[in-house]
Amino acid sequence: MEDKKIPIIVIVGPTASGKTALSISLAKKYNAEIVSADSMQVYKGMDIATAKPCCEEMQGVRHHLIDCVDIDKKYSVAEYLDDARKAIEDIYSRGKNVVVVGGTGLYINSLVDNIQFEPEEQNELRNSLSDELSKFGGAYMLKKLKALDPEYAATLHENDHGRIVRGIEINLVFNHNVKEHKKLSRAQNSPYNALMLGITYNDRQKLYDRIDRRVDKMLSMGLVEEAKNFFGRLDSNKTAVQAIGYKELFPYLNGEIPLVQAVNNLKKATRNYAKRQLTWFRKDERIHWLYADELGLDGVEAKASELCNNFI
RNA sequence: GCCUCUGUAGCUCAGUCGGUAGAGCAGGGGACUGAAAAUCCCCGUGUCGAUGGUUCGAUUCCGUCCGGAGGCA
Repeated sequence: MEDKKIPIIVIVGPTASGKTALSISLAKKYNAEIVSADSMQVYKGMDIATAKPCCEEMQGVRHHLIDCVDIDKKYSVAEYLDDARKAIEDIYSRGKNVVVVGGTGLYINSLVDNIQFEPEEQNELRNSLSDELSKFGGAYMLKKLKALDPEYAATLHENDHGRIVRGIEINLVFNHNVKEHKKLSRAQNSPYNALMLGITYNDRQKLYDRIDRRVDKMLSMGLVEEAKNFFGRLDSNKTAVQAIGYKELFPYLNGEIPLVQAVNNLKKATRNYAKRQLTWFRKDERIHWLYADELGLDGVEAKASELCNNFI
């Protein structure tokens, strides 16, 4: 006899596609709380750049995993999964429904597929492998990985430094290859039954126009001021530095480039990011795609509700 | 009106001493299990402005026309 799975409505899609608005209207309709799956919205104070919904936009719907981590704290999938699982458990135990929204593909999939991460190991090995890599180069380290785990090594390029190091680390620490490691990470059945909805656009240009407009809006909301708050304060080893929105503006704050150019770089970086998100989500066949340029925003919501009615 | 320069990929331009062309940027595709808004890989056919001529062959040379920039009046 299987345990009853927790139903979760999951909304994915590229940045600026309208996920936030849809999540809030669905949450209101289905008596739900929202669990964010966004690697950057977790950080405190990074509001405008990450397009966090403001209090008013939330319309009283409770949000989890937004604005809850200090920018100098290390935070990654593993921490996210701990927090998200607890939040879902909590919401469900109070008799409410769960809507998961976010654009971070790795976080979404790890949550929905219930991937397990071991407790953090010591970093000594990783550090020494990184040193070795910077000394001898990627090709050398890839050979080293090939000796341990030829199957995984064959899938990597010598420039893919991070994965090469991690691959070697997995082999040495766990005494099994990466394929086995991934298999074990999926050994536990997911406690969730997910309805996956994806917002996208048939016409890529429409999405890109929305991105450009949203960046302009962020600027008028004070993005430059927000970036100034973080200028020189982001630790280069931590996740928060990677947020799109500040790092593109820093060269301007440094006086290296004019603001227009920084803004163009920011728009471009956001478009490129949206494309990568689409690549990630496209391969997931569980996703029910809603085309915003075809249906309109109301149409997206109507279609989503229809799917949810059959699900909840 | 005359003179000069210019018209090649979405953009900026290179190039072909005549054998149908290539960079950067933009863009597209893919990967992704402790950095993931990160990271990594792959992808360049375009009436070479139009039209006549010379030529086995013209985007390349010549004529004309049409755009664009500048100069002289």
